[in-house]
Amino acid sequence: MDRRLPRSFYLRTDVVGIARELLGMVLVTRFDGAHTAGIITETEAYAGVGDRASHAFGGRRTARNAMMYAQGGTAYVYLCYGIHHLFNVVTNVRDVPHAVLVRAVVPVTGLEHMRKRRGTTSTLTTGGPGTLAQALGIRTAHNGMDLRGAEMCIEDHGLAPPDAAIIAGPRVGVEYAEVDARLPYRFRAHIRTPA
DNA sequence: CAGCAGATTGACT
DNA sequence: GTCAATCTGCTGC
Repeated sequence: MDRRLPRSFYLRTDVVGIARELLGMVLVTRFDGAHTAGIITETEAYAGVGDRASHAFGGRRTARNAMMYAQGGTAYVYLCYGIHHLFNVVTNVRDVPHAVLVRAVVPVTGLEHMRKRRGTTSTLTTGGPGTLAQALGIRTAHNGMDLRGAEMCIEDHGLAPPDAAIIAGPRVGVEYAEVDARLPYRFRAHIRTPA
């Protein structure tokens, strides 16, 4: 059966609620013949033109962030510090630049592919926004990809954590965003690795 | 056009 | 705890 989240999930206006609901969802990529997937355990919401922490604050629109203005269900991938690829889920309708940054996943499928992509280290780390993108093979070439497609999608496997297991807190690395930096737009959940 | 800081990570002191 | 790696966009000369 098709577990992919429907377009309607991404088109909603409540980006903070979507960030919370993405916890427990399964991020799947099928790049270069490698099927890899991980359970989303940490997200951050970026709430459009009024959010000082967002690349789209004040309606800013550049070659890099253009995909934030695409319709919900589109991937927004950009390079941070010139090194790390960060993966975001675009939400809301076209021209409303809402997005959710996926900050951490628990690997469930294709661990050997992930290890290979991450290099020679023995332990497989996917607990940061840059490392999870690398493990899943996500690169800037995937910017603008449709999350309803075959190569990349988010599925509902019924793993949503109970409310009590979700921790909301301030976002990371956005101190410059002043009052917006303190908004509880970051969500974390401890999810057991399936046996 | 030079300089700087940023939604980061991992190696090293 | 500190620092380098190195791309993008903004500021200021």
